[in-house]
Amino acid sequence: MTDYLQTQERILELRHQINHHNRLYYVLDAPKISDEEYDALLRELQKLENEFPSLVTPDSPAQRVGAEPLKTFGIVKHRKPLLSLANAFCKEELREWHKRITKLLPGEKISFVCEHKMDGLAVALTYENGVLTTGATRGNGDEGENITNNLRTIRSLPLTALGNFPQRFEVRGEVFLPKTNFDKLNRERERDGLPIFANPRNAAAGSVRQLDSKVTARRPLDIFIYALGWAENDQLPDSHWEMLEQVKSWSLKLNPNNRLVDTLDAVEQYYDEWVEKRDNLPYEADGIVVKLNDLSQQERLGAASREPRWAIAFKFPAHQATTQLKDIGISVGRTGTLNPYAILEPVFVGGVVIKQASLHNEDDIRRKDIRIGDTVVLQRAGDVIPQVISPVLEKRKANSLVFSIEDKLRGSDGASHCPVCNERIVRTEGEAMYYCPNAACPAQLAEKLEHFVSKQGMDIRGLGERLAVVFMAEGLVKDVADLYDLKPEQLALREGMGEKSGYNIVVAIERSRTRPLSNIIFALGIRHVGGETAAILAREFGSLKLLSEA
DNA sequence: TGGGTGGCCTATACGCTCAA
DNA sequence: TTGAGCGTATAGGCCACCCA
Repeated sequence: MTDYLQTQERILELRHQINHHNRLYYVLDAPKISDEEYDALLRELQKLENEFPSLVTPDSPAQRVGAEPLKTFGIVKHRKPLLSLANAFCKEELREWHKRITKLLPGEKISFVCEHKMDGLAVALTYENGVLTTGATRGNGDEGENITNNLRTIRSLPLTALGNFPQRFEVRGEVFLPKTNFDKLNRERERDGLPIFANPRNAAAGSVRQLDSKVTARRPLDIFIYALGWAENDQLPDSHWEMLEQVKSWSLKLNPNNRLVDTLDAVEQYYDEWVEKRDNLPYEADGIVVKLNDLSQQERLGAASREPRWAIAFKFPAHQATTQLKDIGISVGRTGTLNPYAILEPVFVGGVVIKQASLHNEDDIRRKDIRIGDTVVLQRAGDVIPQVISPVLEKRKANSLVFSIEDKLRGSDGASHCPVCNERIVRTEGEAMYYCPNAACPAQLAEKLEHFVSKQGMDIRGLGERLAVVFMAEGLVKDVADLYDLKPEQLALREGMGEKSGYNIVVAIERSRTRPLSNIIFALGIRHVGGETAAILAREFGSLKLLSEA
């Protein structure tokens, strides 16, 4: 028993020391012992906990990587939704936002908290009686995935809060991979013959979605807390800034570059300062976040849709590159809209290789005077969506081609036709988009069906290995076969089936988000679609005929 | 009544992990 | 090896509503 009590005492002491040095190293960036000394403390604790499993507690620093790999992530319902933020892309838009909120708070004094908009992964962390109990992804804002085991491996995230904390509270933060850690990780992966990560954000996102937290533990992630989600049994402070100070006093890590300011000019100054220095930051940031400091003012302004009125993200200018516009393709959307997209000479922008980009509509192409063959300026809007900004006129070649949807789709009869079903396209006066009016157009059907299935929340696995639903349209056999380069025997098989069952064509569609067109295939046999699924589809797709069995 | 605004929907891109 | 699922995000269009 004496042994047991002595061990218990030693374990408590070791945990205290390790937590203290963790905080010095990972949060305050001021280590006081060497890595070897730290490892020795941790090894001793692990050894004692192995010998005395009854003394193990979930908040022990030795248990950061103790969990068994999961089969799947559980769902966590957020007690308060995690909202997204409205964006400003220029100072004018920031001033508009300022004008709106001052109008809603007439005569009131306002101040702002400026923070960096981290390029990482938003998470919500719940502490009960000071112990980290749940960590979840943002998900759809209402519910996210339970990634507690993975978040526990982040060294700068305390498993136990310090100081005078509420009985239960939730903080929100951004998990990210610091640039130097990202480079080091990629060097190691290269050395080990593993594929390297494209950019820190995706590497961080992938890391926290590991089923085995031991893998996550090898990814040197970091976290900044940026808000208190909610708290129980406690008096909340009056301002966001004080709230951050409070969270900091519980030993949670904040971004040291946060700043409290009193005027819009000071907000703009903060922005200008960090636009200048963004490349020198130890982490990726894609802008700043400006929040109204007073919590009662925040409360009164509330939220519009999924965005609080009291905060805005002011984005840094996107990273740009130039490349060749090889061609303009046209895709057909669910509602029949014909959407032009740029086919580009692959180019590396902001951490990824861009090959295509949406061009939205013909008017937009005209407005920007973008021509096939041009050298174009490309950026990733919000550092995500590829976007063609403008042509580089000095580099325009004499043979560059002005694009027109009608010309592109013009057939031998002089009229313009849908690239998928060959129906004549239409454009309503005053509207930006051209349409394929054929409700039975295979491309529309594919999109429509996918949309329907996802909206219904149907279990598409029940329909076969993939989304594979059999339905029929008329008079499209040849066009569809030509379009998808089908072999004659495959076509014959389908025609045969169609004739036999009284329909002209039998199509099974397999959808893939990564390779949509190349994977729209025609089934060699009819898939079974039965029971309620068949009934729902028959009802929703009444204009089509559904074959429910082979 | 017309312009402005907000909300919602649709459409787009790509990376990573996991499972089959 | 492939595709699903999840993650990140913005632009454009349309419609309803509000206010001058």
